[in-house]
Amino acid sequence: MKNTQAHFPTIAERSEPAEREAAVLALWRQGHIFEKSLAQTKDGLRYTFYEGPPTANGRPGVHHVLARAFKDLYPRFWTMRGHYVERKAGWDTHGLPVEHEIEKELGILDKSRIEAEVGVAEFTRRCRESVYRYVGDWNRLTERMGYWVDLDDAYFTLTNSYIETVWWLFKQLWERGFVAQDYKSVPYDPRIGATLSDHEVAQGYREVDDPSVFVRFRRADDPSTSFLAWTTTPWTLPANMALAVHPDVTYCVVEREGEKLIVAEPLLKKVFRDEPVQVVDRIRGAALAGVRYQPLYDYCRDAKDRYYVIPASFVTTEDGTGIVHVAPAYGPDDLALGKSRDLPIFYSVDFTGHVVPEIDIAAGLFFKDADQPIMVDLQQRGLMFRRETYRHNYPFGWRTDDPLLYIAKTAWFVRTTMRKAELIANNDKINWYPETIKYGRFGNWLENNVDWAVSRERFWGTPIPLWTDGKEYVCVGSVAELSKLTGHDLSQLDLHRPAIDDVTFTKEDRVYRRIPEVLDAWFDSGSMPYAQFHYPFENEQLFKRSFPADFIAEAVDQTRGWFYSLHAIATLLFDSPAYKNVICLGHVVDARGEKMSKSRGNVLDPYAIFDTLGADALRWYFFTGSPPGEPKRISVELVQDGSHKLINTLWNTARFFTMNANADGIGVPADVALAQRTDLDRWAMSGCEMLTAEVTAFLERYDALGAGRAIERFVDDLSNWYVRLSRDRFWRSGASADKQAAYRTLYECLTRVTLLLAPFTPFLAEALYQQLIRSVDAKAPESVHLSPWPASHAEAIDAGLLQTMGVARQAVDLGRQARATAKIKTRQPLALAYIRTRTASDDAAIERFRDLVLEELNVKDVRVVGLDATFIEYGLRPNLPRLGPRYGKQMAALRAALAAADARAVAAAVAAGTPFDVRADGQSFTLEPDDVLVDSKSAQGFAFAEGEGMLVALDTRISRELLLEGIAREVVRAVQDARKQAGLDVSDRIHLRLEAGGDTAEAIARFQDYIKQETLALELNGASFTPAFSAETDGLGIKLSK
RNA sequence: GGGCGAUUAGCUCAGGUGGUUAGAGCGCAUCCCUGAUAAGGAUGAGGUCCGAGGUUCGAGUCCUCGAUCGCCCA
Repeated sequence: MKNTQAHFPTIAERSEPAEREAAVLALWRQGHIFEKSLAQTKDGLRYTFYEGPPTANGRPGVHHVLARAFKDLYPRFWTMRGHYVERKAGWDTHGLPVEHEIEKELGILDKSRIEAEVGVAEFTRRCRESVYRYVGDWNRLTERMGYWVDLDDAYFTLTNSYIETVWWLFKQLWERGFVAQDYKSVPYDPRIGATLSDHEVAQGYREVDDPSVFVRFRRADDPSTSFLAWTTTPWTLPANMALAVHPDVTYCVVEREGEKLIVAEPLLKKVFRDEPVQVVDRIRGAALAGVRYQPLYDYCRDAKDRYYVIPASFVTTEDGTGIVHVAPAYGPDDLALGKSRDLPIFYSVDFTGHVVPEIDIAAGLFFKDADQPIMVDLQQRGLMFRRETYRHNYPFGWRTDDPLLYIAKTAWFVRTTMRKAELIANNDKINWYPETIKYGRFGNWLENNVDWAVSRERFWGTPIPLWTDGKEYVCVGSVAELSKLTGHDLSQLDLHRPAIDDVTFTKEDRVYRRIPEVLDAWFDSGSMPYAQFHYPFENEQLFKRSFPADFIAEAVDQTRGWFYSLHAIATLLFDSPAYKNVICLGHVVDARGEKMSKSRGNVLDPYAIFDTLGADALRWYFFTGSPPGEPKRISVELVQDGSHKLINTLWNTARFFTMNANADGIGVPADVALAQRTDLDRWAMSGCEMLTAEVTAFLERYDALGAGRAIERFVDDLSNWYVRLSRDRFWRSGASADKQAAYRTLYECLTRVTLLLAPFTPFLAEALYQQLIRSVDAKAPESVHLSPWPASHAEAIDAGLLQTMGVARQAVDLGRQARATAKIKTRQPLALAYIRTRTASDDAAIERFRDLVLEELNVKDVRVVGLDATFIEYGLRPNLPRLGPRYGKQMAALRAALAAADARAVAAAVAAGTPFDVRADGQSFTLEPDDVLVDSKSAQGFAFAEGEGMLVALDTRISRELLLEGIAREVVRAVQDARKQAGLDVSDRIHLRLEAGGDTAEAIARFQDYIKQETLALELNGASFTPAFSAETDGLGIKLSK
């Protein structure tokens, strides 16, 4: 039987992921497989993927592997389906994170000091250089995890060509009237003159005591009545322009010590404490709209209307008086209200943080120091109702430790609100995964759309292409245009600051200089569909073929980042969504569900997994561990648990196949018509074809989880049912049609799974492909990733067979359960099993797989018994989906009637298919057979088990014959164990001597042919030989040699 | 403070349109199997399905309120 020629390479006993993946990477690299996969699909339909550019401003972590795994999966899938999937890498290179890195290096955090001591030229030079610092790490990670993306042709947002497209886009917005200058309230550190990012602000919150003042604003028409307003920032009072009330809150007019005060009703207690108050009137906030008051101060020279009450929903009744003092030059709510009412923006404090000279009572003081003189002034004028301190969280500059100033600064906006309806309409056309983001987080964001503030007062970014003479603005949309304006060829100019700031031109005798701001880096990333191709200056066709994207994937924090910036630019300028399908991934957290951060020390290095479990394991865990939108808990243990089942089972199954195929000396097993195969073979093939259809459909709707779980189920079935039941077919000596069918079936299933896994676990799939396909077929594609995606053959799916096998498996499971209950080993043969099923088709299923059930249960006979079997007791349950709608409230009575009924009689009626009556409490019900479920309850004197309506009972009487057969099987097992210990090959023939007494001796004599056959013994207790190995267990002596 | 999501076994997660005995994997215990063997299988323990109301003959599932956690935004 043994054939020394191995057709398949030996598959290692243990799966060694790191080695395997290194070998596969070498194969891909040397064979230029990625490039070939693109070349061979060049003429196919296009499937477009956009790479959301990561900031290459730090080492990549395990959370980057998550997004990149999904970014790899779908392009690989569509490539195998013959589509052309261009994958251009990209890097986000501008913005605050890059600047901060350099500031830290320099040890200078102050913007003006950077300008004075370092210079913008040196600063931006260092920014540019730092961006490339980590690209090597990123490239290494990208390759190691098997993410196929074209790193050599990556786009960088800092290149002149990229910037030029961004300029072009900006000019399109400008010309269509979307760009406007307006105020924006920003957190500002006046000491260093810097606007802080949200992230910086979040770092600087501290609990402090601030003044808490209640101030009278006298009604203009009745100075004896005052609005009582509350603030913790008295220094803003000279800039007061209005008072805000909540339109739906009731306000009380309280009479007290000869004056009347207006306070929100829910806050009366807080304001007046235990003091008895006399409420003389109640007014809804909305009714106070427009009521005028006498200003505390009137420094503002603006002519615009002011000093009246405005209803606003941001007013709360948590603290204070329910009446909010509004200074539009400062806080965000104040500014928004001021804008909507066209109130004057009056600065009582300048951008160095000092009170302006006009405010004589506090002129020149640092803003926080102005609280005191203003409070004293109000006190003296009788306008201060109460003054105390208030402990709350307030942000401080993380560099200067000074309190931050929220102040309205002019900024450039893109008026996205002008196209709000279109933004929402285009979102309708996008498929979101998970779906809830569409009208949830993202949809809400669009519904509450505000104009996009795109300017930043920074150094390192795409310079805003606006030049001004102080009055007029010129928007420049290309380098050529700028060259023309200046009269110089600027095609070699670096478009960054400071070089670009030196470019000025004269128009109608006026000198135009660029405005100092750069663009929000989100504008850069949102420009990538166009700028990555330098559209419209180049690649017009390429752009048009690639827009919008079929697919993008990023983490959920991008809803207001990249997902939005792509959407906004595409909608405003191209009246289209920028992407059709988007996977929105949850964040990676540690094993306890906590966010990973350096300070917590719970960051997981991806190489800790790559080097032990492999990239496939991590990928598989990300795809199948939990739904994509959920937070991903991760640790080495979790990844191990989540991936080892699939990878090991498949590996072992492939190893089983090649070991046996090589021993039999067969290569690729020749095809065998399905009709010529066994039911078990056809069952496996049905499952295989079904799996192919399912995985294809799941991936088409971006459900990697569904696809992955289907693959896991199939691999488990293949290994633990198909292979286990077919083992002796592979081991039978000689060639036979049956053996060939088994080999063919297993081979087809293994190779199919290999192909289906290619997008998920590209290394494992490649390794198996090389071993199972490529090694024996030189004409096969060079790589699994150059192979076509398998078609599903619906005609090979026998759904009935799948169902039938399910019934047989259930019978076997129950039989084993019964054996366990009776404590009878599976090796001990039994005479008889009774099986009771619920339906005739289940009875037929048992009959069809009779041999299989006999074998698996190790019984000599199986009897399918009807509903009249005397050893069975019955139970009845209502079939609720049928009876519930029909009987409604009578269900309780019906249940009672069923409980009281003679179950055996009902069972007989059901078996006969005739209607029957049940009754209780004087109510009678006539039921059809399908209206009840008959359960088998027990089987006296038998070992039994039951579940889901099926019952298996074993006759536990062991005859002498059965006993001896059981012993013979024990003997065989002992000999096999000895063979193995002796280091014999699976196919070695042996001389065997067995020494035993009693029952064992009798069993050996009685079953000697069986023992010889199973242990490949040429002779048993025959001519003497020199034993190479001997062993003694349980009174059985074994001696053997080759 | 607002929005979104989550909460099911010790852990990680499944549980179309309401329906019968709520499942899987891992871990644990017990047992089985033993030429895929550093694998494999079975059984068991372990669940107030976060809580409280409501709709319904019937709620893990639908509605309301609340709790806790996470994310995003103020």
